Amino acid sequence: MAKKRQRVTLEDVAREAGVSSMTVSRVINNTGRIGSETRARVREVINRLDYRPSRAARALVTSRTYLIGVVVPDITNPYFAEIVQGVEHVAWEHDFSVLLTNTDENPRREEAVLSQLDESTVDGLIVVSSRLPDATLLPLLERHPALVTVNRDVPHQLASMVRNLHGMDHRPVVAIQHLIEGGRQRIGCLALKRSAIQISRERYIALLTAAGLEVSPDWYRLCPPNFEGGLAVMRELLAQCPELDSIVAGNDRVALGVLRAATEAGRRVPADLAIVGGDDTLLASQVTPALSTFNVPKFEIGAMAARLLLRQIGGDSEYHEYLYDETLIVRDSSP
Amino acid sequence: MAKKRQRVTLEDVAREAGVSSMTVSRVINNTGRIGSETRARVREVINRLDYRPSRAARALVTSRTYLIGVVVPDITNPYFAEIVQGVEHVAWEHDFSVLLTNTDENPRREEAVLSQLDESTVDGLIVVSSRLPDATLLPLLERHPALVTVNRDVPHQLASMVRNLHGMDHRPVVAIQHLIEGGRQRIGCLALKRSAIQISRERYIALLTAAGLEVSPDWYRLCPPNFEGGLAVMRELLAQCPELDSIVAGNDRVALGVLRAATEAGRRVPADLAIVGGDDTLLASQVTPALSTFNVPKFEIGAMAARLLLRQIGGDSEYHEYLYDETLIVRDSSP
DNA sequence: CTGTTAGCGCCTTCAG
DNA sequence: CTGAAGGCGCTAACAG
Repeated sequence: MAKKRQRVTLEDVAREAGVSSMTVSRVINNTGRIGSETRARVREVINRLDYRPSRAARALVTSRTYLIGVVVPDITNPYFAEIVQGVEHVAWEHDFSVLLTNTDENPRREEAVLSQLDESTVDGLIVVSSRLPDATLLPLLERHPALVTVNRDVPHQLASMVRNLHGMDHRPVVAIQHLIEGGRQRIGCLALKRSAIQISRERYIALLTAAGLEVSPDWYRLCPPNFEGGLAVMRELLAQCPELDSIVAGNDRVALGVLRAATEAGRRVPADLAIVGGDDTLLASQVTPALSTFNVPKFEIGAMAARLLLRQIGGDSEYHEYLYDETLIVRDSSP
Repeated sequence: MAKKRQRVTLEDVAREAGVSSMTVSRVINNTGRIGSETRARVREVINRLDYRPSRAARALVTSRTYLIGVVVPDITNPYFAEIVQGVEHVAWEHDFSVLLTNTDENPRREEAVLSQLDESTVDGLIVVSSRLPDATLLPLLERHPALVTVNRDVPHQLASMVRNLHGMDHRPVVAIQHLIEGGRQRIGCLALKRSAIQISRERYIALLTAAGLEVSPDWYRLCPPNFEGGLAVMRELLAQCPELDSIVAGNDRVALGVLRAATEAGRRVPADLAIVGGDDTLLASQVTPALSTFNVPKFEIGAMAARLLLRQIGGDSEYHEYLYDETLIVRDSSP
């Protein structure tokens, strides 16, 4: 398994081609005017020697790394994976690479990551669904020269943003309305712990009250944003509040946990219990009964975040935002 | 959104602390002997000035980027996402970051990526389930100083490997045996297009023949490794070969497509058609009927790949490998 | 159109 | 234990 090779440098190419290193540099970067025969000769040598510029050297002098940092809470969740896919796609088109950081839903880790991914490491940063409170997040963001947040409101001076057209709690609000219209009387809510895409207990209570429905603060629970979380919290909720006839889940994986817990408890879905999920993941459509959910343009969210970021990296210091829409998809799990 | 700041350099710190830049360097890298009071003073200045070393400069001189490149065919597939999670986890422990490259199941793109991620970009590379034929893959790999492949046999001189203990076609072979033992008579196979974890048509035919069962070359199909692929290919297969009573699918998402196609066609699973999937994804367990599949230690695969790679980066030029086991999980979709 | 000069910020080497 | 010199590979800014 021994392999090594001396790095071929600009000078090597220059010497071999009988020109100065600047000429080679210009050929590579397609900058400045170069005689076409010189260019051809240099190109030939570059290929022959298999020369490839050193990113480190270039970065040192241009202070451009051509790297985009992406911070996500859980790459294992297809929701985030598709966003990353979108970022990667656009980055690639612009000859940027993606530095992925998965914080494993661990705020400490997110904190560490945000302070380590400085401008000598990446040219810009996309922070997706940060799990940090403003008090810790904002100071960390201040140091980043180019920044885009996804699903997180921060001051416009700090970052461009990709977010829901209708606001952060749009999804749960619409889900609740849908359940109300479907005639559900006792609607529970599993809100995503630490996520910004969430409805507050107060708002939840207010909505149901306004609709003239019964509510209990107990029907609202914070829940880890995954299957296990949904399962555990729902088991508990179902045991303590068996009167519930429907549940708004923060995302699809939580909804799946809810579905499982409901099945275990012998509840028929949707007859005894209606469920609405969150993001339109493959899971949601393939499970039985198929889960009502929201279609979210995940790839496009990632792609737009990357575009906004590249704009900043390119020198545009204005605030920009991309608003996406998400619409309810009604399937078998709800009225 | 205007933000900028002059980079604080080693010299700045040195000047402020009244020492030479070398001393500061040594303090940062914990190298050489330094007087404890000097060290304390330097540390204080570092914190006060919020100094952070330039990765680019460091990389230029040490030719270490502290970056690990990971190439996956589809980050959207939880199977790969969990592997990436494992890589990221271990990388993080060792102060390495992960450069993610998603090739979108596009061999051209994989090719481009492999030739661009050279040693000035990453310290090493983990190639997961390459979709390239040996003829194009091997030459590309030769240039990488530190390399680990996952689920792909390459010459030991080229890379360390993480792979299935029982060989690349272990999964389909076991699945077929399981179906045979379950009394299935006409077993079809959806093999993953371009994947190395696959059984060949010849082997497939040989296995069934050896078991004294009927076979047709037509019952074996290559299939894109995702839900849509499984759905489309299975629709066709079911139309053309309605006699099949069971299917071995290359992975869970394909199996899900198969399940869907079967349902559409009015086939009951497993009564009319048994299905075995591939990797133990959340999907497989939550769908109805729950899919038989194989449990694969995805996180651990990624983690071990990272460990093997770090070993190489650390200078160990021996060949190493990590063999993992995967066992059949029988659920409702098969006998 | 092409070459020269001067660093980018850090670490290696060798002196003290 | 600490410092001075030199250079990693590249490009910006001037020459010509």
